[in-house]
Amino acid sequence: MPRKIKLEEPFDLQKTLECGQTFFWHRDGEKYYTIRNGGLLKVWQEDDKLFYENYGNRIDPAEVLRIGDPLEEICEEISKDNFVSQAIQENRGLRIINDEFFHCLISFITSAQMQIPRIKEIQDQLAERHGKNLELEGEIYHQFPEPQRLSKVPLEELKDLGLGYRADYVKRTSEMVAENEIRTENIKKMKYEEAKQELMKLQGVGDKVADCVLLFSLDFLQAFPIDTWMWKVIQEKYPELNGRNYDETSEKMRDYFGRYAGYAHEYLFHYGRTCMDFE
DNA sequence: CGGCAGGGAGGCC
DNA sequence: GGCCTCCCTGCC
Repeated sequence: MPRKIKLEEPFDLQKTLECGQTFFWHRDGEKYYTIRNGGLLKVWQEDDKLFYENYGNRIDPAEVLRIGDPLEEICEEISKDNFVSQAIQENRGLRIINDEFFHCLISFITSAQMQIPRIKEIQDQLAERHGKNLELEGEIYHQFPEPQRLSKVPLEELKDLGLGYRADYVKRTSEMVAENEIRTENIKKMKYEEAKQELMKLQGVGDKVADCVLLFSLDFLQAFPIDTWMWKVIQEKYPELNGRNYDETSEKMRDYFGRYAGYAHEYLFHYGRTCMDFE
């Protein structure tokens, strides 16, 4: 029997899951599902009602989908100018979600110079080959591999999956996480700058990937990742905030938008990709 | 088909 | 620190 959550604030499930910032949700008709920590979560939306089914270990949809984030208040706070206000209006209900840390990390390491469909495909392949099998409702689902297991996959196999030069990063980062050089519970307690430095110790994690992982899996809502799309948006719409390098620009964006700068990023990113005509 | 795509590392200065 | 080149692969 599906359970129901009455949505008190704007929420657009499709936009949120298909915005291109999360790589382990699957679509099945009107429903979306994900697998983590020994559980399967299915969700679907009808107007202001969110339905869900949970099999295996419990996954809290409110936590995963950040339904508790006070979106009205957040949007009000980040509406610093007409452009971002427009982006918010066009994408009402778009939210940031809370991905599982290790999977999020590996996805964004994989994402360097890659298209979204291929990133998803590689994640799925890794899960199929090396993830735990979950048999639920008569179907087999594959969980994303544990760090320990992923660190043991031969380099050649990773390369053959299409990871190319990123295969090294995936393997070494998996080793580092498996050896507990990174503990998410510790990172969550750190200040933003410190947490970012901690993540950047990992192989294949630079400024952009670190900001993505902080924002999409570690609750740092002030993180403002800058990819090539965002550089274009900044150059065109926020030239006065364009600094000399990544660090400086990203800091200016955080100062400008405030503690929920990550949400501003989400709206600008989506708006830039779908509505802006560069050149 | 050549060039390029939703970055990062490593070398050089 | 800033700048440059290379990295693999699929796709247009």
